[in-house]
Amino acid sequence: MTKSTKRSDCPISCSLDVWGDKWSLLIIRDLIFAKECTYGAFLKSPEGIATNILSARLQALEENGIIEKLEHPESKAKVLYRLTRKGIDLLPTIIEISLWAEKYYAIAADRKAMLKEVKRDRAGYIKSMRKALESL
Amino acid sequence: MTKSTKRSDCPISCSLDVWGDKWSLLIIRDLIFAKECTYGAFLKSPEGIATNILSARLQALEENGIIEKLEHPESKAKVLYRLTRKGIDLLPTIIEISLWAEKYYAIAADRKAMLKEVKRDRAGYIKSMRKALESL
DNA sequence: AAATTTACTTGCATTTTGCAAGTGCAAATA
DNA sequence: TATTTGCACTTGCAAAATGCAAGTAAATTT
Repeated sequence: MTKSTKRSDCPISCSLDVWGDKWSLLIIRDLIFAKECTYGAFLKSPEGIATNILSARLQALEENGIIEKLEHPESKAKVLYRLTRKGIDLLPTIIEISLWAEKYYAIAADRKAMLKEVKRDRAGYIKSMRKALESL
Repeated sequence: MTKSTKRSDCPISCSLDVWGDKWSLLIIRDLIFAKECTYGAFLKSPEGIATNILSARLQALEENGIIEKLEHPESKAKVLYRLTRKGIDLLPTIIEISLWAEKYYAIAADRKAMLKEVKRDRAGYIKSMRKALESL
């Protein structure tokens, strides 16, 4: 997968061109909610992404400026991934998707807890989450 | 495409299982922002969806309770599609995606105008839009 | 009655995905 | 020091999804 071509100037279409597949947002989710953000950690996520697909998605997300690679502090064999500012800006989208899913599907308890906090103080949650992600 | 199988209990994953492809959200976008919502009208959208894909997506969205079919008031040859309550509830997600895209890409003028209104009074915009969609 | 419009379906080539195995480098172990 | 293990990928191939062109069937228009 390579840097996508724009299908139209519709904001939804532009967005889908960048992360509109079954896997990209799950990687972004892991980068937001998971502790460890390495290749191996992504592979262990419950949805079971294939290793070649993961590789392609990470590359595309990097080319589109959503994520960046970092040296792992503990080991040269590991690579740390993290969200760029542009990637962190997807947090409100991730939240709205989660709120929608919560209304219509059975979802994990820890996510429910997070959404409870969001509903109590949305702006505050986003602000503190953003701060945490930026300081990585 | 048929009713999707759940990959995990993550709300993002559940959502992507239902509308996580390059086309579904564009159909939903048309149902929100376009006047005419017929098969032919979807085909005319600038992104150029293939007719077999459109057919498959409409069927999947209907099976997942996001859209419903209606008789067209003018002609039996036409079918009207509209969003269900569950589909209308995707409006906040559509808005957040649009806000993100506006920040990082060049987007159409009419969508910019809509986002200006959203930024002025988000809750009000959603409320009136929801009302309009429900009365179709 | 014939032509056109609308909503699809079908067939087939191309692209993307999914799975299994393999590669190369770094670090841990014997 | 030699060998194994762990991590981040790449490669090959089968299966599925997508894209394009053509075709079908019912309703409407001419």
